[in-house]
Amino acid sequence: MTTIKDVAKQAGVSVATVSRVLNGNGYVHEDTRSKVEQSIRELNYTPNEVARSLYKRKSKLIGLLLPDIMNPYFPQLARGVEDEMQENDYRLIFGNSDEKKQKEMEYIQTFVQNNVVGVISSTNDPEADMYTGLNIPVVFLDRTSNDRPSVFADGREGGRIAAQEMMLRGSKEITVMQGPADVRPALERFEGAVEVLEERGAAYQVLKTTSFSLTDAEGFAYELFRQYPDTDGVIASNDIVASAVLKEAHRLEKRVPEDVQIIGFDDILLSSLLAPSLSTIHQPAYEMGRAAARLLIELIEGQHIERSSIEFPVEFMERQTTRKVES
Amino acid sequence: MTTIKDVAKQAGVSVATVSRVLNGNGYVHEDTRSKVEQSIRELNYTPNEVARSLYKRKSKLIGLLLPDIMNPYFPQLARGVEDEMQENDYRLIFGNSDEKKQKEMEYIQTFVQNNVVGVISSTNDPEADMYTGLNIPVVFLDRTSNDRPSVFADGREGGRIAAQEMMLRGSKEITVMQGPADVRPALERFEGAVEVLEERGAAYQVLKTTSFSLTDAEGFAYELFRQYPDTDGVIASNDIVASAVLKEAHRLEKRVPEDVQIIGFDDILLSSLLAPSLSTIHQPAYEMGRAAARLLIELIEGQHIERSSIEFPVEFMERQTTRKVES
DNA sequence: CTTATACCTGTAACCGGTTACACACGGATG
DNA sequence: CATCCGTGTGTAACCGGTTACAGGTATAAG
Repeated sequence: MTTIKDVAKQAGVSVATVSRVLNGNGYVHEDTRSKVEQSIRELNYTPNEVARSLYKRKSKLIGLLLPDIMNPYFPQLARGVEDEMQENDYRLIFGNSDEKKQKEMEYIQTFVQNNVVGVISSTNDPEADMYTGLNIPVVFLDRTSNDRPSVFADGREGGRIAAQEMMLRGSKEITVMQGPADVRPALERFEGAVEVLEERGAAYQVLKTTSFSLTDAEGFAYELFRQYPDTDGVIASNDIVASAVLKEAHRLEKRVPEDVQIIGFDDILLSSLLAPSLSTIHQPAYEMGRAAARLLIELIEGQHIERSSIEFPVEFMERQTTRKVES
Repeated sequence: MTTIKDVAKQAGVSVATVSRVLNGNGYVHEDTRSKVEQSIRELNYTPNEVARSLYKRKSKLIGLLLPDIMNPYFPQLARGVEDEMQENDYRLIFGNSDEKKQKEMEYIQTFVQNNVVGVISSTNDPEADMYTGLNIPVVFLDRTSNDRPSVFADGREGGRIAAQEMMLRGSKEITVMQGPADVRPALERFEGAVEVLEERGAAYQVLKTTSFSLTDAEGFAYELFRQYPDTDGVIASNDIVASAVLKEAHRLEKRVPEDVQIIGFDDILLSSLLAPSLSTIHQPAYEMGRAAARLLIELIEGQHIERSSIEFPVEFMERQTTRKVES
């Protein structure tokens, strides 16, 4: 590897001068500057970020922690974060937490050990010591925190909308699927839906689920129609689960949306491709990722922060698993 | 941040001794060891990986470069890589290349600047200088390279199988969609399919496509049935494109698989959830990711390497977009 | 009793950058 | 002519670890 010393020798100057050229600070004579730049080009030199990071005690690295990149919702967040970071010359150290505290801690620790300058995390416990004790900025993505920077969608409102649309379109026996209890956004959606149902005195049932994986989802879908064969409206905890419900409804030869309406959550790629296509609550995941990255960069670079919590609105995507509303 | 000096002072020894305890090498008296370990615990000390990396000229970081994490195929690869790396105490610096040489180069450069000890890349040009000039191990994932370590699925055979199954199930006017010409696996699938079609003297047409994104795919699907309204079998370049074709077929009120059969490629989550579910060529993406990570680790740790190229078999997943074959 | 050897520990150089500080030079100012 | 200041450059300390090397002690071997 070529080092700053090689460049200095080649250009006939000291390492300090090369460093000044590199960073564009201090005085450097124009002729010297060109000589150094030429040597840099000739030797194809790029500075070692590790050495820089050690002295300055900060790197150009960001830690990104998501529950599971295989869940189709998260790649959109990840890509939003990556694009924004890439454009601002930051790089990502990436890890999957599986919503497990242990893995989360391990990652946070190695983030710190590698001098990351900021962290973006989807955690269910923003108040955990591993976060409150960090002395670098953290942005919580897809998760709410009262007093710490976060970027999230209005899950409660999403749940409310889902329930309203369900009732508006004529479902009388609604089943609300409650996602994993320890996953915050899942809980909020659920609460939002139940709120509306209670307010209006509607009949509804709850089916608790414990995971978002497809194989598990198929089991929940089976269970749903076994326990509540007469349900005519299902508010699913996300689009994966909704897909499984749709598939099971087909298997039972129920007509969708005539016999049973289904509303999902997230609006992943899959949703628009299903037949019938899935009505769902859209979250602007890619934009949320970008926003989280922008916010983190502002925090890192110490600019004035307007709002340190950004809530994105959600939107009902009317597709084919809900009935048309007569106008 | 607490440093090794703080620990040394607290334990009343030199930094060298602390280092020895940390790394478990050299002689350390049992009593000293416990004292040091106690101080480490009390101060909640973890060594700075950046300093380590600088001296040893190697880190515990791996560079992972994928075309686009939003394409549903890649998260599976990524997760496979991540799981295997995580279990072996390596961390990932992750980037999306969008199949663009420029972005690829930028990432490779910052990988090097950060002292990564290995790289896993899905590139279309493994022979590019940026790879051949690297003096750290590189494993090419989902891409073939003759003489360099790589992990990939048998795309050509996949294409052959698709064509065979298509014909076996009675399609007479097959349309083969050719993926982006510069994406190697897409090309191989295409070539495999055409090979079989030629061998058997079957009638077929080719539709060239230039991207894998869903919006573009919908355009290609439209174009396909406009140009070849009589086609009764479509071999799509991947499952996303296949989904778009399926949707368009529905729109045109063609029956699937009676009027037109469709075979995709990849076997992403989506495929089994569509209605009718999508027949496709399965690639074991998650396992491929793990295998690439394992291979890279072996390369890094200098163990004996049995095979430096690993080809995974593909498999026809018979679902509902192909007709049953009479037995 | 001398010497070899295993065990234990500390000092200091080193990794590749950044930057505080010292110094030198030349023109402007009084 | 003395002083000051802007410009330009080099020396060396520093970041937080690792490790070569030296040196000291205790025990075993000759």
